[in-house]
Formats: sequence, structure tokens, C-alpha cells
Amino acid sequence: MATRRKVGNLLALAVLSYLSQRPMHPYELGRTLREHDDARSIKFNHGSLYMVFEQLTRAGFVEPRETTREGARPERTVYAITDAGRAELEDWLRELVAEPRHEYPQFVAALSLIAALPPDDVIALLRRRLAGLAEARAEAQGIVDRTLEAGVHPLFLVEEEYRLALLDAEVAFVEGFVARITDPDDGWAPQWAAWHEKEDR
Amino acid sequence: MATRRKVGNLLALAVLSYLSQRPMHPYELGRTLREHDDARSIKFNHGSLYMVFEQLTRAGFVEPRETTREGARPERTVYAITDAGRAELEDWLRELVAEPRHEYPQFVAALSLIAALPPDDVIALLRRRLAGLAEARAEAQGIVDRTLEAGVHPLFLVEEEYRLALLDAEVAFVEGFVARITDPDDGWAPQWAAWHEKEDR
DNA sequence: GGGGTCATGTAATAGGTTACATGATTCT
DNA sequence: AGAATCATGTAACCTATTACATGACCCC
Repeated sequence: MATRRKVGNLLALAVLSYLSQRPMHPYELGRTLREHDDARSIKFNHGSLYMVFEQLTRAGFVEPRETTREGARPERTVYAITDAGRAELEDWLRELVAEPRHEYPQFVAALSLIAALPPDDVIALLRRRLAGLAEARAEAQGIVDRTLEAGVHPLFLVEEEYRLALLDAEVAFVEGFVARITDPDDGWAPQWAAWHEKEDR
Repeated sequence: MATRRKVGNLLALAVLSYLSQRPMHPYELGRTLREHDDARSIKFNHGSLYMVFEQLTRAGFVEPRETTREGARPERTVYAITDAGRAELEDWLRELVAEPRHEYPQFVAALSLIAALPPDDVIALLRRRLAGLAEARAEAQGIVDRTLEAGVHPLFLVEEEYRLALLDAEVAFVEGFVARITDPDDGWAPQWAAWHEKEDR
């Protein structure tokens, strides 16, 4: 899985992508990344950045160009992408678009073990979740709106639109789940609660 | 983030959950986990399992009970959950259910950089993705159907139902995305392609 | 002019994955 | 009887995250 690609961290993908436009030094790249809100899509962490540059260098996908120094600031090493790096970027991106990967969201893990909690508690927790989802949705929507107003083409917002689509699907699912627990005719709550009383003894 | 909980790996959550039913030794727990298809919901990896037991022991959430040996097989150490472990299990599960977490799916990363590929290619790649999503959906549906037929209560399949809901949402999103690119009136393809010709020079 | 925060990077530590090891059982 | 697979665990290696360091600039 991580063995196929010489560098597996998705942050490296962003680095290759930015370097394909112009050479940069790591700190600058990190700043640009955050300014573009890309840190919402790709986990970014200052320390990891330097690691990724090192790995990419070892793999031959980028190479250090010049090392400058302004005044007494630490040295900045500027890196440029190589031909191999461009090839890797393209190949990797294509794969990520074309092939869905099995992933492990935290909520899936929680759901797989949720029977361990009593049903009444679960209902309350799910309602809290719905509130949190509404917040996340509003935040994403706000980013979309503001960015569009600034005149950016919607193509550069598809990832945020995708997130919105998933959030909406999750809201619908959670609402349906609550309904199946609480249905007055054949809801799951009674049987579920019964299991618990047995276990807790 | 991983600093709040003394043990952050979700595999530890599954371990606590299983041990709350009866003491087990790591290998047995791993086997049980895989038999229950829980490895679809929580990343499982033989090597990590022993690490997690060690971490849980250090944190005081589990404790070694007995070390037995059958014939000349390696020793097996049986672990039991502690009271602190039960508390952690419950608190953690509640948190995971109630609070949505910002995550970083690979496809989001790809979408955020997708403008780097030419639009015609993207359309073809997205169609390939749709095929892959259909496969994943069929697999999940198959698991649901077979498990229900075996008489298991649907509560123990919610995580798979959730996955199905997300897969459906993703399919709808990707179809919509393809449509927005290819729309004969005001599709994005022409402008997108134009950027590319400029860049590739 | 002292206290934050920016700019830039290195080092220490912890976490996770892969590879290795080895006797037992089962299959052919 | 040799090959494959199961059972069980340890060790080596990479990756990633946190903490540390240090001069410059800006604010009040």
C-alpha cells in the first residue's frame, strides 16, 4: 500500500504539484498551502514538510537548487521538481482519481462497536453529532461562498463540494438511524436495551 | 489530537471492546476480529496488534493475566480489561459518536489538485472510478445481505449501511461532476483545456 | 525596549509497518 | 516426506509528530 509509491504521504503530492509551477523552499510552500486552504484537504504539519522534501529528494522527484541566506536568517534551500517528479505527480493523481480506496473513517469504527452503548445514550449522542455536522456543513458552505464571490472558478472548489455532499449524506444516514432506533412500532431500542441489562449483570 | 487519548490507534478501541466481553490473548483477538469482518472498519495489522496491547498495558487499560504454553508453541499471554479500560472504552466511543472529526480521504486530496490534469483525461478517469465504486458497493451490499440472511440483527450492520450511503453519495457527486465538465452549453472543459495549453508551453 | 509572532530549520521521540523466526499441523 | 499454512511472537526499520532553537520584525 505505502510500498507501491516510494513516497506515500499525500503531503508529497501537494508538494510536487506546487513545485511543478515554480521552485520553492519548504517554508514558503507550507505558507502557500495554508493560504490556499489546501490544509483542509491534505494533512499538513510543519515538521512533516521537511521530512517529505527529504524523502522526495532521496526518491529523485525533486532536487535542491540553491541555498540562499538573507541576513542572519536560517538558510533557505530552494527545491525544483525533476522530470521523474512530474511523471510521479501525474501517475499518482490519475490513480487517486480513478481508483477508489478502502479507507477507515473514525465514525465507521464507532458504528461497528456502537452496540456496546445503551440505546438511549446513543440517541442523545447522535443528536449531538447532527449539531456538529451542521456546523461543519456551514463552515464548508461559507468557504465555497466566499471563494466564489472572490471570482475563483468553481473547479477549484470541487473538493469542498464533495465534502458537502458527504456531509449531507451523513446527516441523512444519522437521521435515518435515529428513526430506526426510536420507531414506536418496531424500533430497535427495546431489544437493544434488553441485551444491555443482561450484559451489565 | 492523538495526545488527548493515551492510546490513539483505533485498533485499541476494538481491543478494549472485545476484552470487555472476555479476556483473550492478542493472536486470538486478531483472529476473532477478522472473522467478524471488523477489519473492514478498523485498520488491522498483525504487527500493530502487539504494539497496541503493550500501549494499553502501559496506560493501565488492560493487564496481563496468565501466560500459558501449549506444547512447544510460543507462550501466549492472556490479557484482561481493567476498570480504567472500561471507562476509557465508553468515553472514547461516546466521543467518536457525538463529535464529527475532520478527516482526509484520499479522493479529497486528489480533487483539490485535479486541475493539474487535462479535462478529457479526468472524464475518463472519473468513469473508471464510477466502475470501481459500483464494485465496492456490490461488495458491501453482498456482506449486508449475507449477514442478514444468517439471522444477525441489522444493528450490527450499521457501519456497512453507512458505507453504502457514502458510496451512493459519492457516485452521485462524481456523476454530477462529469456532467458539469461535459455540459454542451456551459461545461468547464473548454476553459479548463485552455489553461492547460498555456501551462504546457 | 520587552513581549509576541514570523521565519526557518533540526533533533528527539513515539508510532506503525514489514520482515524475520520457528515449531505445529495439515495437505498432497 | 516435503510444501504450505497456522499459530505466535520479536525485531528492525521507516514515518510522522512534538519539542526545541534562534534571530528578525513589529506592536504598544
